Amino acid sequence: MRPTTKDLAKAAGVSLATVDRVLNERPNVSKKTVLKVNEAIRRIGFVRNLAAVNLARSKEYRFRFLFPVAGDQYLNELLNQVDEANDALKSDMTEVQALQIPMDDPHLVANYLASLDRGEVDGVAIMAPESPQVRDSMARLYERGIKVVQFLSGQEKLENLDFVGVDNFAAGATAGRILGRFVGGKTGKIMVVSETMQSLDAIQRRLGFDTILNAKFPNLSALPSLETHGDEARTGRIIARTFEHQQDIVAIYVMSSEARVPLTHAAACCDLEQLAVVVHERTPFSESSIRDERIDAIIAQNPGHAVRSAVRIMRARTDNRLPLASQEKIRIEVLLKENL
Amino acid sequence: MRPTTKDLAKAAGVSLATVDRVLNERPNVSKKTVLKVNEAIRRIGFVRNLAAVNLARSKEYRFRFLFPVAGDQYLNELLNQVDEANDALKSDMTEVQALQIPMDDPHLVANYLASLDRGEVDGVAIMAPESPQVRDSMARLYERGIKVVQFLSGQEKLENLDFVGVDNFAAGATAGRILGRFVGGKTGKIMVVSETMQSLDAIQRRLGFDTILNAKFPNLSALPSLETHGDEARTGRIIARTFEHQQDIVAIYVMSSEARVPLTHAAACCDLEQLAVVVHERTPFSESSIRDERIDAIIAQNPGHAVRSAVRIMRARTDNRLPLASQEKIRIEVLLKENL
DNA sequence: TTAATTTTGAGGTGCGTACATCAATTTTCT
DNA sequence: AGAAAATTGATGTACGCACCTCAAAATTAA
Repeated sequence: MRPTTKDLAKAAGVSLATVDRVLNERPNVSKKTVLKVNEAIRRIGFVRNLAAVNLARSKEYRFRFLFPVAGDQYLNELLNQVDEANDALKSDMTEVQALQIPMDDPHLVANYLASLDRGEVDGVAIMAPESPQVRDSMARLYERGIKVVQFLSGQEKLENLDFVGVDNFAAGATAGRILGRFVGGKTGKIMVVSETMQSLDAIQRRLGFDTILNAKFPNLSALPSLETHGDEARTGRIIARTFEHQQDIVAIYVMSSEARVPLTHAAACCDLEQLAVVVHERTPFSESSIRDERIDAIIAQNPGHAVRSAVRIMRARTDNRLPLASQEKIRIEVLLKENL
Repeated sequence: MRPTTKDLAKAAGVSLATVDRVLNERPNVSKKTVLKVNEAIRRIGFVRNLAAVNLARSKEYRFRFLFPVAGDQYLNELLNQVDEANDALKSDMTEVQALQIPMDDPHLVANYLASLDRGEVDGVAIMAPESPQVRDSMARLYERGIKVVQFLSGQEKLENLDFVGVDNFAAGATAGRILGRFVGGKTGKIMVVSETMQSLDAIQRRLGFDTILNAKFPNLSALPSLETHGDEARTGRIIARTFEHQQDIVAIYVMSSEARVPLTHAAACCDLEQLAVVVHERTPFSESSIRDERIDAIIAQNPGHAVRSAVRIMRARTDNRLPLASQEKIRIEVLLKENL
């Protein structure tokens, strides 16, 4: 049988109370005794029974995911995944809720974060665009003892705060390599579309993309990023204008996570199947497009993995444990028609 | 507060004993009462506390992974991942052990499986090549109440048995598309290397590979598969001979999971950087090769994910729960230099 | 109606740990 | 040495549920 705390007490030659003090790092234990107990832990291979710990503590974990209001299919999928995680973890004393906040006003976000109480929430995963106010209130949240995870979207990395998501420089570089190789030696221009270039994410992706293009594909040149600002009419205009002025576009790279609107407009100006097209994130649109071969590759970060990883990290931090780094790295996925 | 069984008893208007009978599907409860309790469960949103259940049952899970003896770096990584899983799950009353058996003798495997006792093992994940004896003993294992997972390697799928791993047809097809696009319109031949073509896995990969090559890349023709049989000298011979007889090789596809030996020999015959090279599985060798750009892409199934998934499935089955299909699908990863 | 059977209730114990209290002992300081 | 402080032990309750026993009540069969 597996050793229990009683066995440990016997093995260490101390009482149960002392074992408890050592295991939970309570005060008033001499160093000598701590060593004695730790030695016994190693010797008999004692491992705490997590089920018993959680039961005795009768602890409940309450986590929140914060998302922007504006968004299309990818955001939707994230919301679904949070719901699924909530269902799956109910029996594990863990409640997960998604919340949407208008992120265009950083004060709203900051206010909301400031209003969070340790008594009602244990951890928050935040997907918010770059802003000093938000960054500050995240730091203060952390100081108040609420665990904070930067989710999929980078504030400039705050130290102490965990980050869940891909390296966007690498993601852009991956897109660049795929696009470069898929074009197949032809010479021409690449149309680059993004919702905005204000965000750190977008900047890093572009940087990664340009870096590999310059290094490896001198036959290709990427046009300046077209910014849609999430405005459909504007998107149509700038894309049409670009196609008019540039004759030799051989590829399209959609940097932001919602490719539906831009590509729908691009399809009106050209034959997508003749171009190499790479987009980010798997959505119903990008999925059906890759099946039709209007898109050639999707660079994705799996939203389900991301949500579950954020939850595991918040749980670990709440328990004062270290998250398992190896398991929590979110991979940059390359999706083709064949490996959907 | 979260409702407990007591609250549930009160809400259903029955005793704790009856609630227990219903929750654990014990006999001697009238249908009417079962309905009453289930209705109350829905009404008050009762969810069993898993920690308490596990504690009360004081259940330990004991799982085994069965691997072949022969193998190189990828097998090694699998063994590591099993060890890691064991460490991570110790506090969860779950023990995971890896075992290696000479798989060239199906009787040995069958005998070992037959010797397993329900009292000492709850579940087994098996990575074994195709053979009727093994398939039979897996089926019998299952009938004796031990949960069985087909791990990464296909017996022809046994129904009732869970499978963890990728769709090898799709994996081959993915390799084909990558290779086809990366070659970039050139005309020529593709060298295909496999350890054996006897296994179902290999056959399916080849099938997927050929299918897409025929459909999409008429400029390329794949040579017959070279079988290494894990014999280094033989590998060197057949690869050298192929390079002598074929002048226009433009790409190499290594179908099996250990690319080190074949590619080392191929490098002696040609300049790998001039060819498009795709291999399977991430190993120290394939990783360093992709960094050097001697390899262009790796088609991989993440061994850590696979191991954890198999464990989750065995746990769920042992508890008589259904595994969460969505989470347990192993993705076909495409790794480039940029998204390692 | 009576007997046999099924269903339900009441109550207890144990799982491994957390946490609190109080007394007893040891150590440290003056 | 004596007092104060720090350390340790003994003991009990609680967490939410599983599982067991025995008796009481309800239902069914004869």
